[in-house]
Amino acid sequence: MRDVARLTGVSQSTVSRVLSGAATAVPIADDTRERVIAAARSLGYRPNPLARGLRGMKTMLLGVIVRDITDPFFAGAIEAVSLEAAARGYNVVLGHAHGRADEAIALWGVLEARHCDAILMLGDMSDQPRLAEDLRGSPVPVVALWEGSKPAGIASVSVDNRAGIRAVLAHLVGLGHRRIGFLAGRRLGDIREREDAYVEFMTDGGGVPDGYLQYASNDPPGGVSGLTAMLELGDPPTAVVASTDVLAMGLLFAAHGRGIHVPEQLSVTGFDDIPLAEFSIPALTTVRMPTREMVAAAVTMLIDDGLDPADPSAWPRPILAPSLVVRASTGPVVARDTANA
Amino acid sequence: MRDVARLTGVSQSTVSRVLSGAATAVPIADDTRERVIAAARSLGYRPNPLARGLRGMKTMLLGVIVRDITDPFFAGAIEAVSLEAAARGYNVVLGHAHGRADEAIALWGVLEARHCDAILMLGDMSDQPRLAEDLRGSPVPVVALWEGSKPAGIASVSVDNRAGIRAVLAHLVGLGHRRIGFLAGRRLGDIREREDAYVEFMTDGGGVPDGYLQYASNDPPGGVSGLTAMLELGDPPTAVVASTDVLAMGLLFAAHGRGIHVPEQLSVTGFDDIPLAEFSIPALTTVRMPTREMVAAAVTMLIDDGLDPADPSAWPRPILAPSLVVRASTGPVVARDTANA
DNA sequence: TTGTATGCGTTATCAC
DNA sequence: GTGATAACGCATACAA
Repeated sequence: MRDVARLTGVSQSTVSRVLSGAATAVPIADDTRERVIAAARSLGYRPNPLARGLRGMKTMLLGVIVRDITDPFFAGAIEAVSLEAAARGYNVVLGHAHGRADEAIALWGVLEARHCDAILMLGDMSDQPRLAEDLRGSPVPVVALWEGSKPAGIASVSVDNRAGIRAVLAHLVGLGHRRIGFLAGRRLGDIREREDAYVEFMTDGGGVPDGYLQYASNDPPGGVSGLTAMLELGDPPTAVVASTDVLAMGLLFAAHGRGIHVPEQLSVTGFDDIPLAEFSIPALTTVRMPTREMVAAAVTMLIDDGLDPADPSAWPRPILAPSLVVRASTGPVVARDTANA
Repeated sequence: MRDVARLTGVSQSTVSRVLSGAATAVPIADDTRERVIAAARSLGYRPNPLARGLRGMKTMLLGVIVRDITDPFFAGAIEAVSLEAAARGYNVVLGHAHGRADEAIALWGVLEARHCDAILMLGDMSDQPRLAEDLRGSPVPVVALWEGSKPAGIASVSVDNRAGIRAVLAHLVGLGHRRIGFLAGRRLGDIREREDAYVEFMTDGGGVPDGYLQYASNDPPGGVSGLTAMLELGDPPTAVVASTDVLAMGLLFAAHGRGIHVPEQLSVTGFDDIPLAEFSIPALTTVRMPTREMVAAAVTMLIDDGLDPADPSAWPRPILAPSLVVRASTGPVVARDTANA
């Protein structure tokens, strides 16, 4: 910048004023501006974000804390975040909590110390109490995505998990299913809400039969073990709702391994609509997550609108609607002997 | 830091010397050091990375340029990078090129301007000539992962794609297959090398039959269209080698949709061994990528060893070996009429 | 309309 | 052993 000033014959502050963009408090002569810009270009000047940040300005960094990048759903979400951020000239700093509680806490510290202009949390971190605590009173705005339950201490963008599960269950009931099992993950965030929605629905219909609600790790192996557990039941379900697509993938795999035909003998559904859901065998009936819309909403809140740290009650907490996607993994219930034939 | 100095009763420089870690040029009284540390802790002092970076020190930022985060393979790679980086106190800044040529170029500029201490490129970006050009003479060390061809102008860590493909082909030949097709992606990086390896292998055996080498986008839909194209052949292959697991997923899906049994009527293989490969239907025979080892090697080169920018010829370019994983998607070739029965 | 001077938080180079 | 001071690159309050 000093070089630009020398080359143009003006002072360094003038260069700064011209180059810092539109928001010039004081007017600047047009020819000066042009000369500065030309010089800057010829010198290949690029502002130093570190210095900008030091000076108390924006760092144009968006911190993202995610539980598990390997989860195809979150991978897609990160892509969406990256796109939205880039559209605003922001870069994404990745914080990877990979499941460990203390990690996420440290992460927040790191991200905040890096003076991220904003922090986005992907997934529920409520099993890490200190994190939530640190978040309050944070000078940098934080938005939680797919946090599930909303403890009202933080801004968030959520999906209507209950509506999604209800749509799935209604679809199955419409196909004639009465014995519907649910494969849940840890009672955290979205997954927990989905489980609760299932329980509510079943309670209205007489309660959850023993063993119809199973827990597993949120990955394909979890789906395998979940199906195994349900098949050990005396009166196994004719349909299994998985709280997640990756879980459903495991379900399909396990069913195939046991010679159970989907959907003739067993209907399977997922949640999220990850890219591969369309190409599972058979193609998975699932609930489509409005990922891009949700991410866009979150980034807009974070960067464009700017949450007022002083007034948490004013923070928006939009809840978006998911939509049912019917594919080939669900079908009408078939009489048992026919199915087994 | 000023507060710490005041509280301790020493000067700010002393505080800096104590807190900047081990590399103290001059000795410091033990009690002073302890008092400073205690004060810093009680005040909750945390160094400001921006100021550190400004002062010309390390910024502890590792830039990662990736083509497509949605690709499950790269998602896993990013996780590995994140882990390795975290182990060294580094944060990951994500640069997402999402396919567009100009994007990746801009990305490099951004990452460099951000004073990343090092940059990691995931996947081949050689279709973006300006990027490669900018990379030379870059003050910050760059390592390319899965770049495939090695133009010797950049440090890299690669996998032996030829060995992987040869292992797959030998496996298929051992099962009796002679009519083996190959589904390739764009002629870029690893995928290109795999294709070349296939062509070489087939050339030794009499050449690639017409239509046995097909191209498609590197995703499940690509696999679907690839299979369609091959089945239109008068004498379709009995086995198809996909250059990628996601492609193989599409292949399996398309085969199922057409009522073709895998592996009885058609053997299918992939490459990468993404987490879901083990749970495809049937479980995918593929080539396991030594992702963690490769990432560890790259990060070690980048951060621990530190490449000498002055001497590109001295840059290491290790090539790691993949390994064949035989699962259920490959089987012995079956007489055509039997298979069709 | 433009130039001068100051400070952001740190580390490094000098003196003492 | 430790303290004062300059500098990193930039934005702004103030002076001209």
